[in-house]
Amino acid sequence: MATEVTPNRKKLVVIDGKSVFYRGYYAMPNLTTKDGTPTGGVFGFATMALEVVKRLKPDYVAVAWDKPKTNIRKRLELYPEYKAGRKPAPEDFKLQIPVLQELLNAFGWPLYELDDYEADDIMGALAVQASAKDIETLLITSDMDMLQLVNDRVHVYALKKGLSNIELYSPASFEAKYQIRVDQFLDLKALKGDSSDNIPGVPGIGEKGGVELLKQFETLDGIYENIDLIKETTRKKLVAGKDLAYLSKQLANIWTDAPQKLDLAEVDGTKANPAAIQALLQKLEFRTLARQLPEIMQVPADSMPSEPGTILSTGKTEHIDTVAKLESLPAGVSTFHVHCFTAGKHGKKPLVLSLSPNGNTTYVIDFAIGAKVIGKKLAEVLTTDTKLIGYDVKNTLKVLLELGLPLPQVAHDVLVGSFMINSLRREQTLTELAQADLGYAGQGFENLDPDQMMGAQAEIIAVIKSLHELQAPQIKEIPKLQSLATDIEWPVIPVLAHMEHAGIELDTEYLGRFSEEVNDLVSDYEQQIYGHAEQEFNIGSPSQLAEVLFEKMDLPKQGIKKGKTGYSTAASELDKLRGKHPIIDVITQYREVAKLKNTYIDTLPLMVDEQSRVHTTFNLTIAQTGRLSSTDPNLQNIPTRTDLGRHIRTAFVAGKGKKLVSADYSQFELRLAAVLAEDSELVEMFNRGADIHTTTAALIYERQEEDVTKQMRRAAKVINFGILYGMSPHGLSIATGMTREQAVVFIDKYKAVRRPLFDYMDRVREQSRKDGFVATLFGRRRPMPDIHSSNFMVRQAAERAAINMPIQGTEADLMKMAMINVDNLLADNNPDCTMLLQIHDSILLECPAEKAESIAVILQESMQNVFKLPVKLDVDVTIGDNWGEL
DNA sequence: TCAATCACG
DNA sequence: ACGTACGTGATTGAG
Repeated sequence: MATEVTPNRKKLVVIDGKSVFYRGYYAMPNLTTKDGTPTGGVFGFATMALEVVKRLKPDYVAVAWDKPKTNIRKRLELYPEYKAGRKPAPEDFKLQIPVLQELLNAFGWPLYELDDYEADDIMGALAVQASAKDIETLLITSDMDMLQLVNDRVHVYALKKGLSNIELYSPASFEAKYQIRVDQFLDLKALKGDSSDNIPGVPGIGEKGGVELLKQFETLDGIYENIDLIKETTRKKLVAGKDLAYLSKQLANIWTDAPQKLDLAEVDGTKANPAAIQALLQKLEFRTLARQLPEIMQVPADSMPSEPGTILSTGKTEHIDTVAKLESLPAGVSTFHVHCFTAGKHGKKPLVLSLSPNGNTTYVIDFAIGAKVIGKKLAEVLTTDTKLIGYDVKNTLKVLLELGLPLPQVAHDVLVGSFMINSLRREQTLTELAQADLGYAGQGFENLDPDQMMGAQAEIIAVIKSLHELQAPQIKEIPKLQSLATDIEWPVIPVLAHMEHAGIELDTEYLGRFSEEVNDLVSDYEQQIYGHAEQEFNIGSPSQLAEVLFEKMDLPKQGIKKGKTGYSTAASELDKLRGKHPIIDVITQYREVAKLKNTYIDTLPLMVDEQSRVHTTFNLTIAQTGRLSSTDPNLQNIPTRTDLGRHIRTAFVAGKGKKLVSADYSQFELRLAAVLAEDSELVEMFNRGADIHTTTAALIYERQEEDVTKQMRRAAKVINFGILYGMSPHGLSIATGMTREQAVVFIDKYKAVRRPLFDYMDRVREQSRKDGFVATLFGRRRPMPDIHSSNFMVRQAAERAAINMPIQGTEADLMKMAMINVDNLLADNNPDCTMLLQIHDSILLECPAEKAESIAVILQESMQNVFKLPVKLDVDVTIGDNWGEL
């Protein structure tokens, strides 16, 4: 299937000037030059302008501008309330207009404004004229109304979060997002209205209802022609709102007949004056932009992609939709590009699996022909030595596990690869990666119906192949990243696939009984609270609770934190009221019980499969430190800290004839901190097996270890952990109950004792400022843009995060290595033992009861020796019938 | 959709 | 002067 080829058209960019300007104005309300001239709006515009030049490289540029008041006569005649409630532009906004004009002059971009027409209409008129001349138009706006102008020659770039972030809205991406065609957008607007422009729409119909109606009846007219087919409630609303609907349609319609001539000489975008721009940027004190300018004004033509219409060669597609065609699958292929779609989670209900031996031919296997026969054939095609390249390969691996196949190797995962190269990307869907990195402009890959899935396979494989080709050299180039990928990230993927696929057994009957018990507790607490408050209210609503406590009951609110919505009722704040009123303790207990019930006791049983097992999903590309995260359900935050909570762990049980074995690294983070900081004394303390908290307390309080009290040990423990996060005296005093002054002294003492640790923290801070990123022992990086923030608080937070990342991240790297080793050992000699969960510093396995002891020894041995470090790693292993016993 | 709260390491 | 410990995910209420 040939992807459409965009001819080499000239490009016209039309900017909705005011909407860009407003965005900057509100994003940076306090931005001024030294002499106090407000510059926020101009800054927003300049930032975006440079982004446009850099990314879109337009041949022509124009700026459309809304004239105040008079510009909407045609619409006001229809509906006097149109745009009612808009406040006039503030004074410091108007002040910036002449400056903007200066900037536009430097760029050589004309500003068009007309009486009786809004910027939208001017943009529409220019787009139509450009299309007639076979020029491609790129409209830049935050106004989604512009989408109605989109076609194959007119594209909308929408302003996203931030000032320089613009995102392409092609018809395909629009359809993927909104589920309707662009040409239906105006009708949608007629139905749902728009509160920002005071367009009424049909009362009672919102975005969701509107989309549903249009999907069914295509157009607004279609809806009213078939009004009898619509169910009563909706029909009534539609009938009552018919006039408003058609009025709204007129209001939202963009006229393309505005008398603005497209004069190609006038909009020529190549006549910018870089020197003048540079001078102006410096005058306005936009130092960062001024620094970027030289690079931007002379970028090589092919450096930045992400233009619409980039061509991907998709090659041939072989549809395998009969059993006989399975024979065409080539055997003996060493590396496949792969992708799959499933209807269920964890490899359940596979729909389609694509294999491409070289990227040129894509074999698309339709699971309608039967999973069994496919599995049989795949067993010949995929061996344990075969290598796979894909997007989120773990998903594909789970399909193979579901078919009962041994797993092949992972050669590259473009999802994980993208995260390793830049962990800060906001969206990680395949479509987003393709758009941002390849300039792909086709339809999205995430919301496809079964037919579209089949058709999209070759394109998806082409995208995966291109992303791989893009990422591979980047991974090679960044120090250590290649080994991080081949030794840790790729091999841990099959391990996780096995774990997710296995799941863990849940005793749902036990939880059912538990739920009833807890129910009684909850209602008991509720009644007590209502009694104390002398009224019934929703205890779960922080705003209602605050109202009751601080207004009705008049409890003291000094020292209580205030949020955006009022006084906080968080546990730490309620703690300050303890003893003031008996209701506080009951609320605390109610909270604990209600939380456990709603989050775990009542919801986990709903998530089990036919074998009563729950399957989590481990995510490799969320946590900025490189840790795993767990979702659906999150099995990394099952309670353990309270008695009640621990009962929930009891519900996680070993299968019949099996045992659970857990292995956890003790004081993992502090040991790693000792290594990274090269604190030889701390390393030595660990290596001689000292009780680290007691020893620390002895040093700080200058006593013999046997004279250290429980209090002292507790304080030392708090700081041993807290220090790795950058704990302040204030935080320490809260955590230990000592006064702030005592905390200051305590930290100073600790500093003196653990000098190397603090030197290390300084080094990381400095290095992160220099590099803009921090890294783990194994080279995993975390970009730290906020380290240069001009906001003190933001900068400090970034420093704490920077200090913590190498420690937490190295822990995560080592844990993954240990899991890979353990998995290999088990696969070779104990295939009936299964790793089930990882909780950051511990793993949980299930194995036949008679093997538990020997497995525990293997585990301990393997994990302690995962990597040669100066510090000895210590692993505790325990065996039990359920998780609560461990 | 966001903020608040609280579960874990 | 200002706020105050890193990294996550799920549930709930409210606009």
